[in-house]
Amino acid sequence: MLQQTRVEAAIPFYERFLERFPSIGALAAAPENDVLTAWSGLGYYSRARNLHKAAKQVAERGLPAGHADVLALPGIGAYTAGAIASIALGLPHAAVDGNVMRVISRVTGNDSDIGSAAARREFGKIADALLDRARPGDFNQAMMELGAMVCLSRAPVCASCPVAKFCAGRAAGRERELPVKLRKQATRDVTLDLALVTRGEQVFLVRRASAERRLADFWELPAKRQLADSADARCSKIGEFRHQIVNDRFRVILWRARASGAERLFNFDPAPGRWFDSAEREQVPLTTVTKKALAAANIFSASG
DNA sequence: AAAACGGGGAC
DNA sequence: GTCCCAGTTTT
Repeated sequence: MLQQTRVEAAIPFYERFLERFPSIGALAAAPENDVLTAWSGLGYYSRARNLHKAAKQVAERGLPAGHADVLALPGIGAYTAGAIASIALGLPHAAVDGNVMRVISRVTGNDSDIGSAAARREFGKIADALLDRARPGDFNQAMMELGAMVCLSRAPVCASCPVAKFCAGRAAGRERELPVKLRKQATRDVTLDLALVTRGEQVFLVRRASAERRLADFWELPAKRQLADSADARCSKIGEFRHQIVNDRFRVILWRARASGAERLFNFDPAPGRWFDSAEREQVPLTTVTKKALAAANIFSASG
């Protein structure tokens, strides 16, 4: 959960997740739908799918005993393998996360682009050389903590840094310029027109295909263009909001579609969706856009 | 090697 | 707005 996600953001999900899946066996035995539902809202859903796969492997083959076994599990890369090997197994492997990259970049005055694979390899070697091999877990956590509490990204607190006198970046007065990160993501603006189709307390949701690259198998509001022409013609806009994902900046426009009699509402047939009441909506993975839209619809209807 | 992946908090 | 978070996988 902590991969590319702030600790504070992950904690409530972590607590609910462990309540729902209290053991590796429980997680391994659960359907993927339930795992995704518990993860819904936290993002980077490949983490949930990979964790689920890893739990199945561990349930089948037993816990990993060495660094290579840990690294071989799905969803576990260089950083997480190092963290598990050092903290859980006491093995001498560095754990280089974003915090540690920043600390090493500054302490050594290294201005390699930390977005490059070469720099990651380079920093990994430096971290392995610095590692306290007698207490690798404590060392790694100390490095991460230094980055999280003192060697801050925008405003490092060098005055209270225990290694300030060894810091080449500080000596050069370049601590704020490091680490160097060249890659910039270009964001696109996308408008999303979504249809809120209700039947009593129920809402019609469609399921994203399993082959979708993003948010596969998640449920969401249908797009307005999926409405049949007659239903589309009677849509009324009920609100809009913004939602940013990795490279897309969505402007979401929410439309209420009205049915008249028994006419068909959608262009698709058979419908790749179904009606959900509020209890059923808690049992499937919903996209955050959909959660926001449903919340917004309640607000708009309550206020007007 | 670069792009994709979700979302939110800090500034 | 921009940056980036206890990164990994896919292209």
